[in-house]
Amino acid sequence: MPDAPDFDLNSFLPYRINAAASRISRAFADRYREDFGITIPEWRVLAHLHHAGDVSVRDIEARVDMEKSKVSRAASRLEQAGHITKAVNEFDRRLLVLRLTPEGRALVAQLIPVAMQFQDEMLAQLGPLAEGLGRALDRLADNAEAGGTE
Amino acid sequence: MPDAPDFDLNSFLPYRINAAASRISRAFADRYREDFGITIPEWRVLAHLHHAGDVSVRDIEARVDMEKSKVSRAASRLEQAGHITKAVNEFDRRLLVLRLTPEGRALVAQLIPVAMQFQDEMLAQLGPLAEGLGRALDRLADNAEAGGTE
DNA sequence: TTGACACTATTGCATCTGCAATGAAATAAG
DNA sequence: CTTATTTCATTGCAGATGCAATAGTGTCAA
Repeated sequence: MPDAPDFDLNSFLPYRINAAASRISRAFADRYREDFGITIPEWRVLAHLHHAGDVSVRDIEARVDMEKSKVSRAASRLEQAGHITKAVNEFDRRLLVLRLTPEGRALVAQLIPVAMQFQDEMLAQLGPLAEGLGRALDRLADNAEAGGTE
Repeated sequence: MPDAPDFDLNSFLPYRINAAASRISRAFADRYREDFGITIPEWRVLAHLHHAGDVSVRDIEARVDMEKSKVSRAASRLEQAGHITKAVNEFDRRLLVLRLTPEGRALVAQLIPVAMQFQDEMLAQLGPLAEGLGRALDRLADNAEAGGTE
């Protein structure tokens, strides 16, 4: 029986991307949890509402790489905490309208500088390598839209 | 009250890395689940055993970016399936010796070409951008060793 | 108008996850 | 030798996750 070739996980690209991503997520989640008591799914919903205005669960699912059940649960927690409101869309009553409350807007105003700071730290670590990373991520995302979820 | 600056998740580096990583993981996990019935944690344990020989749970935890409980549970499933054996280390009976069975070795011999194929597809999508991605991931990993988990 | 079909959001359920607590063994200190 | 302290692996538990099923709504055609 022929032996399998040698194989080192640490030079395997899918593994390396995942290891990097999960470390980064953990660090980012820690910061938001300790300082603001919110999770990453909640942060994504807040950030998208801030950026895109009132939207439905379906919109967020499509734009922010989250399962609709994850969006739904994050939205419920945010509503419970008073950061957003949920209302039925007048023109299509299947749809929900998620909207930031004044408290939610104030929270986002605090969250964004922290996020930018976090990103700046990453960029500092990366130095000139950041551009190459960005272009590679663009390419990977391009491909996702095309045949990925088909 | 001053308005928060605009902010687009889709140009936020931590988000972009995570979105890419989770899409890749999902695709990779699907392939292994459908064709071999194993999960990513199990694959990582198998790959590390193939690469490093007999090791303990603790070794895998340290080298393969997994919580020890995750390693422990993956190892139990692999033992149950007959892919590895668990034995007590003669020289330090707190330690376990995880070892591939012949069936496990045969499985790894099938898994590795699939992994390489998967990686090749990624590299083909990336083209010349792959090198920059690799160097950026190296840098991010470097930093992790230093102060990350401290 | 009615009925078949498609779409949206929520929820039930089984599974996975990380953390903390536990038990077992080795090491160090007295 | 005995008693703390540390290390290793497993397990209990609470919370998160993805998928499938459900309920409510809209659309389209007969």
